[in-house]
Amino acid sequence: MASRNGVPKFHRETAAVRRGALIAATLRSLERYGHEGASIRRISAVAGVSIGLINHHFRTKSELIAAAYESLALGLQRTLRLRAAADRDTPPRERISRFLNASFGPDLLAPSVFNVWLVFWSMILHSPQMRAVHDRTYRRYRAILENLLGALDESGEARRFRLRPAAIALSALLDGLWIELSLSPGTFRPEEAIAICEDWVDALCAGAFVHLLNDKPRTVRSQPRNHT
Amino acid sequence: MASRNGVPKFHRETAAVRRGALIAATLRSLERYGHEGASIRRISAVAGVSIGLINHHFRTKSELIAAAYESLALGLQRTLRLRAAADRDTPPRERISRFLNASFGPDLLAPSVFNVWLVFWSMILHSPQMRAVHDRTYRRYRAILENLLGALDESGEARRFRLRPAAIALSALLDGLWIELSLSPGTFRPEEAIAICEDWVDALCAGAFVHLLNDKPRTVRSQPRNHT
DNA sequence: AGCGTAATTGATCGATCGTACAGGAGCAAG
DNA sequence: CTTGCTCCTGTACGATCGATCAATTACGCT
Repeated sequence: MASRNGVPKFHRETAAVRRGALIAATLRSLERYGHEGASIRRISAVAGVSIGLINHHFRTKSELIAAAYESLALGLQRTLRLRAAADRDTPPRERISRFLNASFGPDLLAPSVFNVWLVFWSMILHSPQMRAVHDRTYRRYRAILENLLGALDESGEARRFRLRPAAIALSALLDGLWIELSLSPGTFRPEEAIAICEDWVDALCAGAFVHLLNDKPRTVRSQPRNHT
Repeated sequence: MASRNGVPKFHRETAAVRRGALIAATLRSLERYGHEGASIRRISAVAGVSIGLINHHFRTKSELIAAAYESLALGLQRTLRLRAAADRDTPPRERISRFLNASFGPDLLAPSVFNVWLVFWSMILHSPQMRAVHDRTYRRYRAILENLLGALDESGEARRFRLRPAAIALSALLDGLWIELSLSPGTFRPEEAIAICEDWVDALCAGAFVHLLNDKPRTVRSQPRNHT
């Protein structure tokens, strides 16, 4: 019918292309509407398709959400990795500086990005599917940090340190600053966040973090210390 | 009718008492059911009251949620402050250690607490009411940290440092570690998180953080440094 | 003891949710 | 041009949501 008018009612796409478009629409819907954007109706409206199409390409809603989570996480990691190593022969310490700058760039600090992230996080506790995505992507993220820090550790510019806890600490510092900047951008400026991280890396190089040093493994003190 | 049987159908409470009970029920509901716990029906079921009662004591749902947010935040802050200064004459450095230990105690690290927190956070972007509560409570939280760090700064045990960015950095480190521990408790142990924070404070005392030093105010570098 | 106040109940409203499903339609192959 | 695959549409259904409101009832006060 409609084809007789020369105006098709809709476009047919291959399954792969349509799946990608729906994932992108999911992220856009979450950006705009926050938690209420995680609805089949909102997503289909943003994507410009009918309600039923989503359940044709994704068996359930949570499957689509999980796919969107993984897509966003991997995309951000790719961005960070690319910016950290622009040239082939960037020295290790500067790669980290580039990574820090990219972490607090305007595209990462957009409040919408954070809102999407929050929606995903809030689903982890109750959805094993989301937990699986989180564990997988977060392991990757820490691996990237361990790579960056590992190159620094072997460059001779720094006192030798233990890689794993150092990556954990730096990722926590990055996440904490990123979250606070996203929640209330007026509290401090992105440049301050970068400076705080740079200071941390410099202190790591100087061997200022006793528990992270590699030369003498020591047990961790869990009780408050006694300063007399 | 029911009173004739000697079995009252319900208890009458003063407005203040009932409001407090409803706030507590809200937090319990959010702990159990996550984001879906933020529903009038769930909350009233947890509180053991009827659906309509909530709208009798709170004009709208978001008013109740905001009250619960403020209640939880202030309660946690009170707990932390009390544990940080157990004795009157606890030295500044040990107060901080106590604060760190309390921050990663089992009651703060319960996954349910984090889930409640996430629900609140996800509402900040779209609800000015929640944003107001967040700004207020987070300012208080940073003030507590500034008090603790300020006492350390004046004790003479540390190189003089700028209070505000130091509090921002420490709170970010605390938050980041707390979040990661809550999201996936198996990644590292609470004792490691405490050690990372202790290291940070020690490095602060040693003057290892250049941008935080007080003696010479310097501009913050926002471009990646050039290591040649 | 009875009365009045206000705390409490529960049915009800319109809206929105996720999923299922039957039929319409684009597009390539024959 | 016709056929057929499957991508796609849109209605339908049952459940749940926040908010309203008239009716009910506990409990202090006189």
